[in-house]
Amino acid sequence: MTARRPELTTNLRTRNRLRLWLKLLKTTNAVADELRRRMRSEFDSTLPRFDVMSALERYPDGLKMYEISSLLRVSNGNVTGIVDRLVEDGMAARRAVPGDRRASRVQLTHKGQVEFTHYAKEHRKWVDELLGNLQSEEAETLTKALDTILEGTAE
Amino acid sequence: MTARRPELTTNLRTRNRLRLWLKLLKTTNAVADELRRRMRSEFDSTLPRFDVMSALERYPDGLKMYEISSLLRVSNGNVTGIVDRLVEDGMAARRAVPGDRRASRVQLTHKGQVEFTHYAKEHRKWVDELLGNLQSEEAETLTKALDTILEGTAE
DNA sequence: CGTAAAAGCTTCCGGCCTAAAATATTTCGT
DNA sequence: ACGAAATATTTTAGGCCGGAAGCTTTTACG
Repeated sequence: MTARRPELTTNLRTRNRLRLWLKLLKTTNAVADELRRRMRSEFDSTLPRFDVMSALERYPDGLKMYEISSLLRVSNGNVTGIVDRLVEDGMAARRAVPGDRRASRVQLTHKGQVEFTHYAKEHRKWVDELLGNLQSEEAETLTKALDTILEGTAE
Repeated sequence: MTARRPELTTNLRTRNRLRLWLKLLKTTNAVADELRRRMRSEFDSTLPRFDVMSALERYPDGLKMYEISSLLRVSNGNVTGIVDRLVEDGMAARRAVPGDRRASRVQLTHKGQVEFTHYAKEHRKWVDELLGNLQSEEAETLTKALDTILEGTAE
């Protein structure tokens, strides 16, 4: 008579998952927005620029355009624009790839390395501050939960 | 002699926080990207449009432009463009506000309501699927951790 | 009143982003 | 060697986004 129908249970979980997703989005955006604001006001730069410079810094021999876009999971055309601006500002340089006239290898210039080191130090501090409330145990479970979600999206 | 220096502990935590942040960003982006892709291919629409329609749906009497932008935490100019396109497509309408010729009240049209109901149903399914790996206990701790972070960003 | 400040909105600029088309070069199969 | 397919990249079109400037209307205040 008053038996609990399985659909009701399912609906409840579904609603909670939606709420959880909205909270996940809200939290990530809140942190990212603050980082973006600081990156802009302190360094007159942006997060995407920072991400590209970060990738280049990890590969001192340089990266091809498609390597950058696959590392950062953004489109090719997008990378073209970001690298263009980095080159304009003397942060990066495109070098010819011997034996392949289609490709170029992007490297951080000396100036780019110096600037990135500076940005990275502050960025790390900001993240540390913004996630500062988290206890290590909470961080642990958060990491696990995120990994679980990531698996579900096929990485 | 082998006493543990506090700085080492601090550095370790800092590095972990950075890693955690990168994972948080990666996970959220993975889910959001998939939602965006589906919203586009299935409905030829976008997440920002969906967000605005969602806000309008919750307020049947309509919302002023600045109310939308403060609810969604996006800039005024941004909302103008999104609403323009919704109006073009017959999903929303701007109505004059009696007694204030500066403002307008944006409302979902009948078509907009019907479409949104449809989008929302699918959106909910997608989220349910993408976060489907999560057990309710994991979801619980994830929610708590996100709240902790949110508090640290002053909401 | 009459004007200064505030409010509501749009416009503009520069940057970010994807998907798709276009271009150039290289590789592969025959 | 040669044409087709694959690869590397840029370009284009359309939309999202913030910050700042600008416009109109309303409110506040002397």
